[in-house]
Amino acid sequence: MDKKEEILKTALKLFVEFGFHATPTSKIAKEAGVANGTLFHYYKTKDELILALYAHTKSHLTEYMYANASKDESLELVFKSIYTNTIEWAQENKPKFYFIQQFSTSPFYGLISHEEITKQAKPHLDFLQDGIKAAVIKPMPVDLLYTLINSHIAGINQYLSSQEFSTAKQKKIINESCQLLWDMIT
Amino acid sequence: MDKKEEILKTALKLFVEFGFHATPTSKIAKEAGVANGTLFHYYKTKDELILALYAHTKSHLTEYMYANASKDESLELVFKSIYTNTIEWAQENKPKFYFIQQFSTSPFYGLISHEEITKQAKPHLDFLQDGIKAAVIKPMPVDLLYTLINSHIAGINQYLSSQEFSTAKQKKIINESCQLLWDMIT
DNA sequence: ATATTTGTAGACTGATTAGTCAATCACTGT
DNA sequence: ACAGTGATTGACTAATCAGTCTACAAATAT
Repeated sequence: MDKKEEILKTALKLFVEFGFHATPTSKIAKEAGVANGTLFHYYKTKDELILALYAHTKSHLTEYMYANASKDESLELVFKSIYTNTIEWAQENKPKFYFIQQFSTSPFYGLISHEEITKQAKPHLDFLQDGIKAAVIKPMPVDLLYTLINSHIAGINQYLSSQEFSTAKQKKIINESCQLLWDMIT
Repeated sequence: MDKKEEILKTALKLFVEFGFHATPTSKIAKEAGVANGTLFHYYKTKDELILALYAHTKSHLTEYMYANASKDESLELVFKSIYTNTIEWAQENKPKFYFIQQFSTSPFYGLISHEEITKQAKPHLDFLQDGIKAAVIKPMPVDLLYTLINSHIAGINQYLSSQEFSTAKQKKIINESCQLLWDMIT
């Protein structure tokens, strides 16, 4: 496998287990099966590695969110598809999702430009704006809506991770909580 | 001021700004105006300091949550009082709230015993259980309810912190979002 | 008054860490 | 063949850090 990717993969695993600063670059390199210098060949500093890992992981999630959500469907169906996709991704990629949360509530988050953040949120905000314009979603600040939805998803994910549910039970929880959220914002 | 408290206060400030491991104990001691050895006199290890700070901060929040929520009121009023108190506390103690979140999404959280966590959540879970028994709150797992409420609060807090709102506007947002949440769970 | 504990100080240490560097290696196009 | 370019290595370093240790001061008990 590509060494650059291997480094990211290993860094993710170790960061999630031990935290950013408690994970030495030497350990990442060793466990990734590359030399110390190789890591710094691809990422000039440790911070750069962390930031790259965040960008990589986040885009991986975003990509998955909008998978098979055709624009023809009703707003409600698209919403539910995105919601379901997101939670499914989070469940199937627990370390990645955990990493995103860990990163977002760390001082590293401040290193990301405001521009980058708004750019990332743009498509979601637009989608919600459409919903309001179509008089489907309650008229309220899209920022607020977005934050509310995000934290709702984080909550459900935490709940699903706290216990072992059967796939069927899990699906049921996701559907019901999605309905709860949808009713709240419409 | 008490040196022990001064250490906690300074540690909070620095942890929030730089993160746990990027904050040396020597810096904490220096900025708190105590000697290096004094810090280790009160807290045997850095981990112990971090854990103590979390416990201290968390209990500070819990105390505030249930302030002036007399048991005579209706379930709905008590709920709204707790909700409002929590967000008000978070807004007035942003670093503390941020620290709790930072801690909860860090590997340090794993150092807290399962026992301690359930003990902390017990009163809230009981409150919700009462609401279900009284057929006021929808019958669903209290764990799920609790997580949903917590993340909702985290979301609103994040939104309030993202912009500068007037006190009136802020109050309005809190009330409306509380109503949204209450409608969702009843 | 004296003994004992507790608080405070800050120099010190052994271990660890991010990042460097000079040297090879593997591959490309000419 | 060969020159050039980027990938890869791992020993090395300068700095930093958590925690220790000894000494002294202040308070408390006897």
